[in-house]
Amino acid sequence: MSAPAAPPSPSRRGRPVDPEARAARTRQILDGARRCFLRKGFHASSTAEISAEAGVSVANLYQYFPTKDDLVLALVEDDLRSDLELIALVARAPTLREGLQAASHAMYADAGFADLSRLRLDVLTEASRTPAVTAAVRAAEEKMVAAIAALLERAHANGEIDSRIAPRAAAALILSLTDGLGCRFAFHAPGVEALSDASTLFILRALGARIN
Amino acid sequence: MSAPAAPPSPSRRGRPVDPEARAARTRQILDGARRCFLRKGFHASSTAEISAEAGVSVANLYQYFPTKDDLVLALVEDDLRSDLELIALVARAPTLREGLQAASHAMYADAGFADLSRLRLDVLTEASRTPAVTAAVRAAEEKMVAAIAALLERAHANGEIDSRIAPRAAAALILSLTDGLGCRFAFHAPGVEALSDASTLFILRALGARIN
Amino acid sequence: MSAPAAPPSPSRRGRPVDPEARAARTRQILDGARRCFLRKGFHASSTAEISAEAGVSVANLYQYFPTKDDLVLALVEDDLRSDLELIALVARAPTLREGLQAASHAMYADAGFADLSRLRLDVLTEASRTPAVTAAVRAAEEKMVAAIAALLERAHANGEIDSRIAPRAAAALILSLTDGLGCRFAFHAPGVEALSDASTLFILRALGARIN
Amino acid sequence: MSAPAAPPSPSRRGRPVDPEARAARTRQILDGARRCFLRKGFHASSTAEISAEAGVSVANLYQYFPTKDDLVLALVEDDLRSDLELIALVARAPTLREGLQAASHAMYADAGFADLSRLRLDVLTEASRTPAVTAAVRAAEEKMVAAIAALLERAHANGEIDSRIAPRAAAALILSLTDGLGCRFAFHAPGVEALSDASTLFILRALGARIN
DNA sequence: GATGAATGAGTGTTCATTCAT
DNA sequence: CATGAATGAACACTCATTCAT
Repeated sequence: MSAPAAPPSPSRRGRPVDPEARAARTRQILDGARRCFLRKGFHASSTAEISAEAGVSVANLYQYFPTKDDLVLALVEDDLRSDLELIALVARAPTLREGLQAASHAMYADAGFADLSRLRLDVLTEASRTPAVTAAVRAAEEKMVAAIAALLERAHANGEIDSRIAPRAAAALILSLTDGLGCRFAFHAPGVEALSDASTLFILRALGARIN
Repeated sequence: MSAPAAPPSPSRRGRPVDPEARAARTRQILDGARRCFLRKGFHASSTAEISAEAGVSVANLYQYFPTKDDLVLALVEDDLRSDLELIALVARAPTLREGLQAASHAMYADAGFADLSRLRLDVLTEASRTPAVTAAVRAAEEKMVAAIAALLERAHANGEIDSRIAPRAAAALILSLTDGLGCRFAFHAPGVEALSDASTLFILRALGARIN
Repeated sequence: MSAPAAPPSPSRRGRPVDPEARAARTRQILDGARRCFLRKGFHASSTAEISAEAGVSVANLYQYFPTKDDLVLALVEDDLRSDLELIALVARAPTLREGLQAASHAMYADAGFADLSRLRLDVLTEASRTPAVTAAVRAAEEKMVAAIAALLERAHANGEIDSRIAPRAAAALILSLTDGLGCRFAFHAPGVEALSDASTLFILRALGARIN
Repeated sequence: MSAPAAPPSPSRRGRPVDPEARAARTRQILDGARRCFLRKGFHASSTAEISAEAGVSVANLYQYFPTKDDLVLALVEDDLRSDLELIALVARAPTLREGLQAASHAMYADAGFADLSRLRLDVLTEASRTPAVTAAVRAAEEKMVAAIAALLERAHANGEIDSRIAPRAAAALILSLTDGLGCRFAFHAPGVEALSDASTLFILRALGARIN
């Protein structure tokens, strides 16, 4: 049987997809969205403003993110990535204490930390009502908790801390403290800048680390 | 300074204002607003829904609160009042430890705590962009910090805690931790219920209390 | 017991409703909508155009008609009213034949009949997919059928027609013929004007009326 | 004149066009469009949905039909073809009466007749505003009228009917009745199923056929 | 004081269509 | 030819707020 000349695979017809261009556009849009959300917040940023800021047409934005909420979802994953990097920074330090201090400085010394906190507030608020965002934030939280808990277990094995609190609980509490501090940065609570060092100490003492 | 628009000076002619009736209406509207915000959040609650929930006409609402944001302002002051009562509860306990545990149970055992946290998130988000709300939240924060710091100083005088952290800083950190936990309640972080007890312990150890 | 002075009935507080003004506005909007739909059709008429044509703001339109479809619903009822008047005209004629001829002339001689038919087509198309409109059109149809069937029964009693077709079926068929003719007016079928007289004859013969 | 854009003249250089492949694609797209229009109507069917249903890219669709309206045009001609076949069926019957009854059963017994009528309504509505569609529908109407008129003339010659109505007028009225019945199927008029038989009788009596 | 009526300025999202590969 | 990418122009509907009674 002579096989009829098959077309060169039907999925190869037409214009091929360029994954790099797609990724670049995605990033471009996401950066625009982030700038808008930082500046005006989630609800105050219209899709028109976002796409203008990103240098894209509104309709094009919708081809990459079918919903305004999907922008938030993507930002959550973005931020998770950089947050995990911060934890990796802590892990690379010789002691937990030094690691925490380094991370603390990296975070709170950042001039844009108040902005980031505002964005985090927007995300959390959205997460508190929109199921899709809830799920994304929960998943991110889970990974953060796991990463920090691993750190604490290592420190415990090293005899660095004497935590009678379970590692995962401690991790969640550290994250809580960080978020709470972020809230205070977000509304410029009086004297909030002084808290960054105090918070590291607070955490270490709570973990039973030897301080002096 | 913030909430209900002051009625015209009573020395004027015309129908004399009835301050009690005015206060009652204010309460009525505020309660409706709170229910709406709890249920749907700040941005998703229209003034129409709020006034319907309160059993008032929209125009009437505007005679008591000239702006939607003014509702938030008033709620902030409401909540400050009940939060200060919670601190008074701690103060009445024989030891700081027992006080904190009582407060913790009072807060987290409340079935509606997740809702309250969502509302708090809404308020903080609004505070992060709207100057008037920023001011109100900052003022409330100031009072909360002062009240808790006083508690800590007393506990220190009693030898109950050995805090090397300044009382005001410690107070701010305790509040931060509470807000951060609220965030986790708001998006139903996995295992968040287990954190309520752990958080009290966390705080006490950070303060250098003897846990036994 | 001295009854406390009751307020003058709570429903009487505030600005009283003016039913006439409301009815006038409703008419004003409906007329604007009709003109728009006649000119451009239902889907091509935006709510902005409709309200502009009616001399009302868009938001105001939505206070009277909560949905664009509700405009259609109201138009259906409007048209039902005038259609029933046309049937009443037939009923007032001495014989069915004269009545039908009068009605036929009144309809088809109207210069705007093609426009009306276009509108009718829009309504029917909408009725074919939108449940609310379906229901309205069906209800109107039911009333039209009943009215015409009554006419036919009277004519039968008078010995004017010898219909072996049940009155309601005959009524529905007459309406069908009318709608079908309307379609042809709508797209200006070649020679459609000549059909108006022929259709009356067609109907009368189908009903078994003595013609010559 | 209407449907698929003519391929570039075959005498040109470059890849030679394959008329069969082109015709197949045209069919494929048209079938998808028909299914979409049947299911959701003309305005509610986006070109994206249509091309997805047809299994083609949107851009490809536009290479065969330069406008969404052109799809309607092509469908009109498709339907004309099958309608003429139905008339041929009538012509093959020994008597007009039997032919009409056969056709009537073929039409109304079809379970999808309501859907077809909805589609017809869409087409007529579009024809009432879009010149190109107007022309197509008028041309189709002309052919239908001619075909039916021929039938009636033959029946008249056979002494089967005694129509004092001109054949073309009678033909147009028969088509009108059919369209009007279709409208009623489209919105599921109460009791519409019973009308199919009654309509044949109605027509025959109007044409002066002896019913016995 | 309290209400019904009114509105300008948006809101997120969709669509028919074109262009580049 | 066939496809993916891009877009301008709309669209139905909403909202916080003001005005008149």
